[in-house]
Amino acid sequence: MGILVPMSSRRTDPLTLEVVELIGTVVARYHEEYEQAAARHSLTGAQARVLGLLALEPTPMRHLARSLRCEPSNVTGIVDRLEARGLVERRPDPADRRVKLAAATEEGRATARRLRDALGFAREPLARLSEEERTALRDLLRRMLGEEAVV
Amino acid sequence: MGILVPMSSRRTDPLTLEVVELIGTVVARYHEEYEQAAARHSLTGAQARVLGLLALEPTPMRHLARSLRCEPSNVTGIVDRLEARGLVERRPDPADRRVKLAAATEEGRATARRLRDALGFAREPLARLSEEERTALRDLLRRMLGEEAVV
DNA sequence: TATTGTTATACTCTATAACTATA
DNA sequence: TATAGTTATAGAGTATAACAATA
Repeated sequence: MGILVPMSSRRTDPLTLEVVELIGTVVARYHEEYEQAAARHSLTGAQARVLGLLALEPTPMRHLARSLRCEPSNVTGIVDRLEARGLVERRPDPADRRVKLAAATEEGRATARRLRDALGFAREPLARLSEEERTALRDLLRRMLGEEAVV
Repeated sequence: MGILVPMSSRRTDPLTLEVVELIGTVVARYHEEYEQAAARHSLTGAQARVLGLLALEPTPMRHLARSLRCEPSNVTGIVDRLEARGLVERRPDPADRRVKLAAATEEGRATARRLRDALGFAREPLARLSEEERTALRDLLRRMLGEEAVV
């Protein structure tokens, strides 16, 4: 994955500008780490995201598309490739025969677990902060993102 | 672009976990905003990133690959497509005849400027914070990223 | 010999449109 | 008729390997 180059704005004060650039750095680092962790398990980023979702609960294909914010037709291929590797399986939905539920297999859940534990990026740099600092950061991010963001 | 699902770790305290998730939200939002801003100008994310770099200064193809953290062969195609639209041009490097310098055209710089101004994501949520809060956020992000990060 | 950029190839992700089976 | 999932297609990004021109 490529790095994100923050396109800093002109009519903005230097402080905001610096924060914007710092956020850009965080975003770039996070992404890189995520893709590398996925690649270490021979997964693409999209496959890792789907597997992470399915490790939580079986999910209709349609819902996966909404979570990934992509067209439903794309999910077919992503799940196909995960299924070919035995990490995911498709089940019928008893309630609606049109629906297929994608579900992680036991091996899929194990892979998702290893992947999750390998994703040290966000934890490791946070370890440099004291508990008070982490609390302050949490409150600032919350305020920045607004109420609706805390999904 | 798909959303990033933060794979939260088990053996981590709830506070750190929440900050990790908040950062995941920021990352997902930032990316979405970036891709959408690029799409409004009929550019892909990769094209927008290259154009943003070239708006600063003409750059050897090899350097672009390093900035994007991808193989040099990929840069050929990305610059090809930008060049076909008149946003970028290739120039010889007087110092080394093996090197080609990619450079934004006047139209390319104008597009990069509009794109940059359209990238309101990082500015708009930051507007919710006071100057003191932005300063605190800056210092926390700096500490989190370490010294080497402030490029 | 090593480096720069390119070409050729193959895979994945992406959107669009048309299809099927259900509802 | 509307919805869920699929297929077919085309464009873009990506890595790998091989190549020409230049250092």
